[in-house]
Amino acid sequence: VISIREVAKRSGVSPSTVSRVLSGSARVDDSTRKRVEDVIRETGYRPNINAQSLRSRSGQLVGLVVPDTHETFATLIHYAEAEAYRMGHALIVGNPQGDPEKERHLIADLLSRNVDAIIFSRVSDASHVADTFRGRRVPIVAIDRGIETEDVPSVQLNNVAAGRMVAELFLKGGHSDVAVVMGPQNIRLARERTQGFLETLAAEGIRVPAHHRFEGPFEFQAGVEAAQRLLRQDDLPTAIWAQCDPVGAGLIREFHAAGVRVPEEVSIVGMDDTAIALMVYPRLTTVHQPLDEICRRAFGLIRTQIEADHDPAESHDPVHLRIEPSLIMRESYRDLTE
Amino acid sequence: VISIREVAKRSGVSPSTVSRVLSGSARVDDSTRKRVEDVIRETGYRPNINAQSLRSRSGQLVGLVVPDTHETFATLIHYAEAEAYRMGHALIVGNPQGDPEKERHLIADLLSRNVDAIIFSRVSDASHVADTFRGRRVPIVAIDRGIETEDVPSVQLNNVAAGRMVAELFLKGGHSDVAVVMGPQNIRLARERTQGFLETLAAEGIRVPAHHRFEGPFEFQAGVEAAQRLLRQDDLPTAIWAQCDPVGAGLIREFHAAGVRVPEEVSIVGMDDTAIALMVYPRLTTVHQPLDEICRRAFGLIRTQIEADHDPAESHDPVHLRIEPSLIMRESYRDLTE
DNA sequence: TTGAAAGCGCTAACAC
DNA sequence: GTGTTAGCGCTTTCAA
Repeated sequence: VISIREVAKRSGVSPSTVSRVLSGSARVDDSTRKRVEDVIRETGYRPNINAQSLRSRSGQLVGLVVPDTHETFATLIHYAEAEAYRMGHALIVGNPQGDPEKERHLIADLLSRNVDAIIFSRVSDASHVADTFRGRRVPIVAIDRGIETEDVPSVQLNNVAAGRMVAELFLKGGHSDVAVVMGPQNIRLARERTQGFLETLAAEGIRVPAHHRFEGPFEFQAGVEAAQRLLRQDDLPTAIWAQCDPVGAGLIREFHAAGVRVPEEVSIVGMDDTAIALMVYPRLTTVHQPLDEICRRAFGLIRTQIEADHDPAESHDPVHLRIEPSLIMRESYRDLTE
Repeated sequence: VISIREVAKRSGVSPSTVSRVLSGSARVDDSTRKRVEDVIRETGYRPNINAQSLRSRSGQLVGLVVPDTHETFATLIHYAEAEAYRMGHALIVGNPQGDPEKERHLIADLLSRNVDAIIFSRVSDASHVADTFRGRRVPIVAIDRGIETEDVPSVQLNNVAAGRMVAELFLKGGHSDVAVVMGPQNIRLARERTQGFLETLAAEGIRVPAHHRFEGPFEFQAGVEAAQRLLRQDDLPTAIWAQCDPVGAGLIREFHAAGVRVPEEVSIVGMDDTAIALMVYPRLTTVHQPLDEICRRAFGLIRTQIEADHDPAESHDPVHLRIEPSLIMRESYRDLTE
C-alpha cells in the first residue's frame, strides 16, 4: 500500500506534482508527467479515497436507501449501480427494514461519509428524514415511492396515469363488472394508482363495489387470498386489476387451481412489468414502469443539484419528475367485445 | 457540519477527550464525559468517517461484488446488508456486469476505500483478481459461485450434494427415464450440480441420454426452450431436474401450455428454493439453498480474518465451508410407485 | 484524567 | 511548471 509521497520520491518530484498528474487539473511538463505515470503504473499506485474525501469533502459515493429487496428494488439497485459507476462513484445500499432507528442510522452514516447524493424510496418517517437533511447540502432524490414532503426533488412513475390506463382499457373492452386488488393504502403510490383507476371508471358511471375491492401487501400471497375470497362470492367480475405483478400472478395461480379460465372467464391485468409477468401462463398484461429511465432521471437530478451547489445562486425549487407508464398487452386480458 | 474541535471547544475540553468519550477506549471523568455527551447530543455531532478511516485504515465498509441481480443475488444483498449493519459497517455493492475492466476497477476502488472485507461471487478472471489481492491484507470471501483458485476462503452450497439429493429422490420414486436442464457448464457450481446428479443416477445404472440433457443460462426462457424441444421428441421423461427454479418454472409453464400435466405425466424439480417456486402451479418441489446461513457464515469468516490480522501469528490456510442443502417437497413432483 | 503534538494521505494556495 | 506549506477531521502517543 503505497502513498503519493512514495510515488513522488520515486519519480523525483513533489507530491503536488503527482497530484496534478493524477487530476489533470494543471499543466505539467510532458517529460515529468511521463515519468510520474511510469512510476504509477509500475507501482500500481491508487490514491487513498478516504484521504481524497477528507480533503475534498466528497466521498465519491452515492447512497441508495430501499425499503425491501423485492424485484422492483433489485432492479433499482442494478440501474443505480450502473449510473453511479458511470459518474465514478461507488454505491452504498442500505435497507432500513421498516426500522426507523436503523433508517436514521443509515442516513446519518451516509452523511458522515460525505456521500454526494442520496436516493431513497419510501422512508418511514418523512418529516424526520427531512429534518436530518435540513441544513445539509446533500442532493437528495426520492424515487419510486415518494415521501410525503414536497421539499425534496423526486422522480416517480405517474401512478395516477397508470390507474387511468387500466381503467380505460377495461372501459374500452366493455368490462363493467370489475375488481381491484390494491396495495397498502397508507403508501402514497398505491393510493394514487387506486385514485386514477376508480375515478376514471366512475367518470363513465362504473362503480367498483366494496366486495370487489381488496387491499393487501404487494405480494403474491395477497393475490391468492383475493382470488379465494372472490371465488367464495360467486359473482365473479369480468376483469381484475392487481396493483403489482406478483399479486396478478397470485390471482392467476389461484384461478387456475380452481378451474377458472383466464382470460376467457376473467381478465387479469398486473402492474410494473416485472419478470414474473412473463413467467405465468397466460402471460400477464401489465403496465410498464421504466425503472431504467427513472434511475437515469434521478441521477440527472443529482448532477443538476451538484452543479447548482457549486453555484449557489442557481438554487431552484425542488423538481418533481413524473415518468409516464405504458400498457403492455399480453394474454391475460381480453376484450368482452371480441 | 460540525467537527470534533468545535465539540471540544463547546464543552471546554480538548479534541482528544472528545475522541475518548466517543470511543469509550480510555477512562474519562464522569462529569467530563457527561458534559461532552451533552454537547454531542445538542449539536447532533457525528464524527467524519472519512477522517476516521484515514487515521485508522479501516473504512468501516464491506464490499459485495455480484455478477447479476437475479433473485438469488438480490437476496444475497439483503442478508449482506443486514450483517454488515450488525457489525457497524456500510455495504458497497458492485456489479461488474461481465466486464473484466469494470470488475478490476470496482475491486481497486474498494481497496482504495480501505474496505474491511470483500465478498464476491463468480468473478470473471479468477487469477487476475487473486493478483490484485496478493500483498493486500484484506479479508476476502468467495460466496455462492466460487472462484477457481483455492487460496481464498469461501462459503458455498454443497452443490454436489444438491444434485445427489434430487437423483436419490428420482431413484426412490421409481423414475428411470429422467432429464436434466443444466446451468452453464463453464460455471463451476453448475458442473458440480450436474456431477452429483449424474453420478448418483449412474451408480444405480441409470443413464441420462444426450437428448435428455439440456444446457442453458439460469433463466426462465431456458426452461421454456427445453420443454419445447422435449415435446418435439415425443419420448417424454417421467422426471426432470432444472438446476434453478426459474428454469423449472419455464418447464411447468410450457408443459401447461401444451396440455401436459405436471406432475401426473411428468415430475419437475427445481433448485434454490426462490420465491418463484411458490408462485407456479403446481408449486415447485425444489432444493433449498440457505442464503441466510451462507451470508452469516461468510461474515463469520470475515470476522475471523480480521481478528487473525490483528494477531498475524494465527494465519491459517483458507477455510472452505460447504453448506448443506435440503429437499423441499411440494406438488410438482410425484413418486411413480404411488 | 487530560492536553499538546504529530501525522494518516491528499490537495490547493501560494511562492518561486 | 514545480515545490513548499498548511490543513481537511480524526486518533494516538507522550507528557504532565
